[in-house]
Formats: sequence, C-alpha cells, structure tokens
Amino acid sequence: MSKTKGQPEASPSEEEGKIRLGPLENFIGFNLRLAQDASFQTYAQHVGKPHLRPGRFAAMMLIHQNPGLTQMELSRAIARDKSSVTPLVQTLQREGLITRTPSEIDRRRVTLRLTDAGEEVLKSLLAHAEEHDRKLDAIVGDRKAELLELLKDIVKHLT
Amino acid sequence: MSKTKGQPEASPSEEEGKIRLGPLENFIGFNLRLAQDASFQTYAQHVGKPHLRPGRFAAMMLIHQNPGLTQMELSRAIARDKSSVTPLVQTLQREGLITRTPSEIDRRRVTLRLTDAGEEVLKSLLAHAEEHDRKLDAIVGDRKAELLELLKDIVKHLT
DNA sequence: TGTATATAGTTTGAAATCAAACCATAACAG
DNA sequence: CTGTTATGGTTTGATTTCAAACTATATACA
Repeated sequence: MSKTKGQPEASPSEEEGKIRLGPLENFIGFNLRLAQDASFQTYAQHVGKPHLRPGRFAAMMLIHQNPGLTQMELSRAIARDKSSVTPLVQTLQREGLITRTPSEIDRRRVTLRLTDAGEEVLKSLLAHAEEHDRKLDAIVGDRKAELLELLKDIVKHLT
Repeated sequence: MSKTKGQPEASPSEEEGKIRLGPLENFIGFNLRLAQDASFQTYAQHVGKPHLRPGRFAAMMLIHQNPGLTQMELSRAIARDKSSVTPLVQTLQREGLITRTPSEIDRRRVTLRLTDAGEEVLKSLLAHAEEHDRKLDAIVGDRKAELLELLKDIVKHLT
C-alpha cells in the first residue's frame, strides 16, 4: 500500500465511447429510450425554439384530423395524462391556435378545433416534421415498414 | 343559423380507437415515442414505487459495469444533461447505494462506484428489468436483432 | 325519483429534465 | 510563470410530466 489508493483511480473508460453497457446493450427498453431521445433532440433543434415540442405538433395534428376532439381523447392519443393536456390546450388557446368550446351534449366535455391561424401554424410544423422524418427514413431505408410494425406491436401489446 | 352551432358538435371519434392519426400514423418519431412510453409505463408499474425509474437502473448498471465512472461519462451514456445527473447521483449517494469520491488525478471529477448495498439493489433491479424485457422480447420475437439494429442505427446517425 | 358510481376536466404537488450561468480546476499558449 | 481557454460539476429557473384530490356533470339502478 505504497500509494494512498489501492486501485489506479479505477479503470474508467478514458473515452466516452468505450463505456461498457453490460446487459443494457441488448435491452429493448433502453435502446428505445436512446432512439426516442435522439429523435426528439434532432427534431427540437430543427424546429428552433418558438413552436417546438413534438407534443404540440402531435396535438395540433390530431385536432386537425379529428375536429371536435375532446381532451380525454387527445390525452389517450398522445399517451399523456389528462392533467398534462390541460395546460397544453390552454396554451394553444391563449396563442389563438385552437378553440375550446364546451360540448352541448355533455357539458363536462370540451371540444377542440384548430383556428385558421392554427391551421397555418400546423402547416408549417408539418413541413418541419416531414423533413425531420425524412432524415429518419433515410436511416432506416427499406426497413421502415418493419420498424413501424415493431413499434406498433410493442404499443399494442403493452397497453 | 337556425341552430346555434353550424356543425353537429363535430364528428368526434365516439370511441377512442377510432381517432384518425393522419401523417402521424407513419412518422417514426411519433411511434418511437409511443413505444418508449408504453415500455416505460409497464416497467415502472412492474417495479412498483420504491426503486423505480429506468434512469436509476441504467445509471447503477453503468456504474457497476464501469467502476470509477465520472458524472460526465454517465451523462453521455444515459443521454441526460449533466445537470440532471447531479441530483440523481446525490440521491443514490444519500441512499447509500453509491460512493462519490473526488478523483485524485483531476480534482474536478467525481468518480462513482456502487456500494455493497448498491450491488444488492442492482441485482434486484436487474431481475425486474430482465423480466420486463422478456415481455418485450416475447412481443418482437425473432425480430429483436433487427429492432435493436434499427434503434442503434437511429442513435448513431442522429448523434 | 334519488342515490351511488363513473367520467371530463382542473388544480396542486412532486419529480425529471434541459439550458444557461456559475465555480473550480486543468490544459495550453505566450 | 501567467493569462486564456476548456472541462467537470453544481445551481437556478423554466417546462413537462404524472398522480392524486377535487368539482361538475352524467349514467345506472333501485
């Protein structure tokens, strides 16, 4: 024990790439998270600051596709808790992108619709999202159908 | 304008399953998010409350696999900002699961190691994670290699 | 009808996260 | 050496999120 420490400081991976992942290497969940994260990051910086957030885009698209959608329906479709939807739609409304009108057949419900301004913004967001997804398409190439099927299977079986 | 509303309340998907996704249907990013979310949810409720969080498990596994790992290295490996790592490792330390010793060769760095208790907890978490990933394995079957390759390709090309 | 139960949405509180500002130490340049 | 620049980690502030409690409506049933 001449040196104060028994071990040479450890065998810490001197470079980031050399880190051992162990079992994580082949865990689907872990790799799913890394991929989703990378995708998100790329998208976010692509869109810039103002209208970012994939959640926003997804929400607006769903409202566009399903005018009169309720918050609960939206909540399920984007897999977010209903309590997360509240501030989201309130923000969109405050920005004049959607309208929230109480349902007449069920006064608990709020129905959502895009405003004209909302449609405009959605159009622009869609353009960005498409460009981003083209990048992903380029990576997966002809394996895209397979990938989508796998992801959808996972969602279907776990839900 | 005989009726107060021009449209019959909308054509809102009466059941949750019938919502139109539009372009989202085939966006890799969107499906990636849903799958990762479903996976996370399932894992979380599997482990129960106490030691949950995939981030915790991943962090502990990486420290186990790479004793002496620094926070920056950990940060990159789990794709989290370094400022997110700080509270994570502090919590782990407070719970007696890891040690954080300042590096002697570079006094800015903190090196991380699992304690014996940490190793124990990791063992148990690993069991849960494996069981969870078996569920995923069952879903993807023999397409697992393909899926992992796709996910890793996405990460590699987007980073 | 009236009571119990379920559902839509909001509120509140806790956790995770990122980004930017900051501090300390290290590496580098003259 | 000394000043400049880069790097590891922490702090702070804003955002997103979930979960649980709560309000209000609606539905079921007795």
